[in-house]
Amino acid sequence: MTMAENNPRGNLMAMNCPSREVLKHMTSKWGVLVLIALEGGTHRFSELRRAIGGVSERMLAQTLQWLEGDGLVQRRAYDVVPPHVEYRLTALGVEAAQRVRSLTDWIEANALHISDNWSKNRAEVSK
Amino acid sequence: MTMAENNPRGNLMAMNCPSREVLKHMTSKWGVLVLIALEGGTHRFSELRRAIGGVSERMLAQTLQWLEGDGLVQRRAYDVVPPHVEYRLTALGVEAAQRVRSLTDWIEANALHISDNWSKNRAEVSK
DNA sequence: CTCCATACTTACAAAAAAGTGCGTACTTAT
DNA sequence: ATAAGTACGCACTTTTTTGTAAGTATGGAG
Repeated sequence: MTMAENNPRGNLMAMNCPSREVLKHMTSKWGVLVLIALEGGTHRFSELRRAIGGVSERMLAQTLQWLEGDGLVQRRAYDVVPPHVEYRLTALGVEAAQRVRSLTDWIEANALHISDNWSKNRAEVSK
Repeated sequence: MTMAENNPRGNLMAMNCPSREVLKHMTSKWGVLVLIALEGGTHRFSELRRAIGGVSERMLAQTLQWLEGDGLVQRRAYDVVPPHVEYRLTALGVEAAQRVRSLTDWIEANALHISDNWSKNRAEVSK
């Protein structure tokens, strides 16, 4: 019996596990940042774009569609011109965002420890 | 003042933030699974390879090097032949792995809710 | 004597992700 | 009259990530 088969925590370790797809959306470069931005409340598309440094319109749109497809984000469009669209977290999305933020908060809190290691390891490599 | 600038949670929202690099390693396709696997204890390279369905040797090696470089994983090599190398989490790595696992546990627990949305959204698109 | 296992590395190829620039339809500000 | 803002879609290119296959040194099994 392999480790993956008797792993009590489920099937993530198995290739072709559908959970890996959701994981991909939530942990994608922009997915993480969208989720934590929306934790601060409803945002319009271009507000998100300005809030998240470096996203292109294309990537932001795609990420929002992924998260909407997973039921983590709700899109509400008003039929006016110029267009007006609002994005907010669903109940599911709030839970997801909390987990993601616990990760990012930890990273930011430990950034100094980690970059210590960067210098140390670079030194080892160079000698 | 932009939203990114007065964001009290730090600089992740700014492009070129070094924390984004760590985030990338931890949330990379294989980084997540390596951290979780190593939560179960020390593993040899090929044990990890068998435990994590679908990793190639190349990707596993690279992922382990990233995590080692960030100080989350410790590598210990015995100078014998055939080679014998063990990987384990550092104290920092244990903390990181806990956050990652809270994310994956949530995903697996909510996989059904999420795939409900998949069917719903597909239906909307097709009509 | 050949094959397998170990823990990788390297070169190359394929696939996926990301970025770029343009178009849209209409309003408001200049 | 022209430019800017809005929320994207589309076509195209570049970049990044991932996979594949092979090579390495050595001992033990068949």
